[in-house]
Amino acid sequence: MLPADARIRSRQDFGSALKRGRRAARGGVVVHWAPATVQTEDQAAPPPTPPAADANRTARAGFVVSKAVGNAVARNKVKRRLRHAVAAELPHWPPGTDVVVRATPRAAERDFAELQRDLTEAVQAARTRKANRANDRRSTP
RNA sequence: CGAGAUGGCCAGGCGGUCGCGGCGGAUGCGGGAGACCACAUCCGGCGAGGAACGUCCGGGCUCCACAGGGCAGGGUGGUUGCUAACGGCAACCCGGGGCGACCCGCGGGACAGUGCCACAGAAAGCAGACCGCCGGUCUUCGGGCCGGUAAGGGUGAAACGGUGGUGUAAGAGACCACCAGCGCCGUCGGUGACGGCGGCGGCUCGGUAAACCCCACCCGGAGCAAGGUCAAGAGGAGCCGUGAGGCUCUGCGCGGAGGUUCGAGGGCGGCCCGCCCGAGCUCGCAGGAGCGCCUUCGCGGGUAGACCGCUCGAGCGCGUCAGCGAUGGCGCGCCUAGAUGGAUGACCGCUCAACGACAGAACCCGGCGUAUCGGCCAUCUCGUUCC
RNA sequence: GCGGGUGUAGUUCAUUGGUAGAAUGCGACCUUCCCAAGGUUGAGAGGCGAGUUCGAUUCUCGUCACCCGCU
Repeated sequence: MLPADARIRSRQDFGSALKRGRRAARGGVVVHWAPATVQTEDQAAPPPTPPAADANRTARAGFVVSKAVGNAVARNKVKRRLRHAVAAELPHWPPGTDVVVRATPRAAERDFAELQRDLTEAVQAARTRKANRANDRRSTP
């Protein structure tokens, strides 16, 4: 499972990750991939997050499972399976990354193997999209 | 064997690996004078339900309010018990259903008053009479008029007791017998609801209170985001703005009592009576008043860290005694989640006829209601067959 | 955690306990060379389950769904 340090816990972190993150959907999940706020190229605007050392923190994940997924038992089950799947992926993510995983109503019907495949594919898609966007931004100006 | 009735129990089991949340222990490093704290690793043990659900009732706990009485509002509704309490439960009574075991019932009052009863029907509540029936009278022989009557017809959910007889012009509780129902009296049984028996009376006055209402009994408000401690900040009760009002508590400073009459005004958290407070004023003089820094309420906005509350309790299991029972007494044993983006997931082996329904704690209990795959146990009823 | 409200034609809403209506939409017909507009006409509903009552959309209880507010 996920240790406490690797979880997104505050409302602000959820909001910023959902806002900044690149989005990709597969099967029963939607992934928001928010890379570490390191001021690299184009000044990145005054970031809402404090200047605290963001990069040397471990990657974190948060989960959003709405009432549309099902009753409390179904929601808990989906959330626990997603946590387990993320725990396997987390070590491969760069430090400082925030990832929010949303579950769609279809997630309740998928077994663990399907859910795990959905997650890895969605994460892959979100990361590559991030790279493309970065390339576009670099070329256009 | 088949069909049922009632009560109770289980909620797949055993084991392994990697993780997660508390708790306990050990070791290491760091901080500290120390108690100890933080982090890491390892070990041990614990980790959702019978409904954790809905939030329909009742309590505990916490804060606020509170002399007392009445009104309003809400709730309950056979009796006797059980219980911390209840709208719950038990036994019993009454009414209804079932061959039966058994089940169902918001089950006080309709002579305290008011309202309503569509359509149909003559008539829907207090009497009255459409078609009839009978008598008298008139007649153009179709019937009209006057009187008596309510047995019969038809309408309706409901029509002023039912059946048979006596009686009469026709009829009628007018009278008689039996039956149903109402009221009163006596007596017996029962704590009681009520029931049994006997007698008398008028012969008989619909339904609806889950219509208003009457009667009896019960009910202060909010909820663990209650409430408290610590840190920061402007004196504090968390912060800011704005409007209206006010002087409660603590600390400090200024400062210096208390009592009585009248009393603008205010409070008693829906209202009233009533009670209480009360600037000022008067008398008066040694009792910490009063005032200020502030504070209360409404509206709007922003902020919210840590800890306590937080799980040992009307607790659970077994035995025994009292009781028809709900339940209670006593004895012995047991400790059983406490999170705060919120802990149970993944993989594998064996096993069961069945891969296994409904469903996830958030302060805690007692009920009720609802959802639910399948299985087990006990007692009882009816039917069939055999002995 | 606490509290409030609403379920009626496909849609938006009415309706003292006594045959459930309106607007709009839909179908057919008339009108027009055709369409629109207009006219005539038709179909179509009480969330679900019990109870009270002679009779329930209405009253009571339970249940389900949806919406809203406070903290």
